[in-house]
Amino acid sequence: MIMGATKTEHFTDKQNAIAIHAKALGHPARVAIIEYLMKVDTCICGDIVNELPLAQPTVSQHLKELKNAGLIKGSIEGNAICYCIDEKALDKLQSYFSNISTKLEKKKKDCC
Amino acid sequence: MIMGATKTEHFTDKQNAIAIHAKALGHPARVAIIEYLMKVDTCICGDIVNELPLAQPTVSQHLKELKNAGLIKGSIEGNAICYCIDEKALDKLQSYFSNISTKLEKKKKDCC
DNA sequence: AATATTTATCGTAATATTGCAATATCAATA
DNA sequence: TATTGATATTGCAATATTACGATAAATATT
Repeated sequence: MIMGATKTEHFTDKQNAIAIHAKALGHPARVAIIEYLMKVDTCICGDIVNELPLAQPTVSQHLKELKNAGLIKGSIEGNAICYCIDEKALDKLQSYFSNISTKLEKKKKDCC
Repeated sequence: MIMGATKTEHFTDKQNAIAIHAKALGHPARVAIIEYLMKVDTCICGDIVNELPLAQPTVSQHLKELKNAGLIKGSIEGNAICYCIDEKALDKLQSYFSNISTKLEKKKKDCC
């Protein structure tokens, strides 16, 4: 048996997809990157590194993870790279949590 | 320097809070637990273990992490434990992502 | 072509997470 | 009080993540 690895095969695709997106936001640096991309009004080419209190290779790694998880997109723009939020992915998260909140509202459980 | 540990002190409390919540949902088993607590109409006392394809200690550990992150609450109910979703925490996630989606809607950026 | 700038990758060290068997705990019940 | 049932904790093995120095790669600029 392979120990230490997540048993993704036992869960639904949707559950795995949400987990992948959530996991990508499970580090404050990556939350900060998303918020920075929100704050500036356009896609950003360069200067993400200077915004974060981490070394360049570390930032590069976090950007890679956000990209792998599908939360951001990157395209080469001269000798810099242009990063953008992937709207679809964040909309998915939004609708997932809106759905949950709506359902919770209706239930009004009070046993805990 | 301590290597390998997340540098939380460099980020805002809000960023860390979102990251903690997101991280808790960064595993499909924990997504499945939340969804199960949503599906059944009341708080659940017992039988979460039987719902998941994981051993009892593993499930217990995942429940502990969800509890530490503030996503669920647990109260002792006889010799079982009654678990509930913490509505406030999930509402926070909902409003966080709704806010992002609203802002993205307004921007209509098209450079990537 | 040489240099500067920007981002990615490699290598490495350290911590964190995942999973489960074995065991402990703790309340209910026989 | 001994046993049962439910959950938690411990201990351990393995994988994953975090962080960064050194280095590579690729484009711009001089």
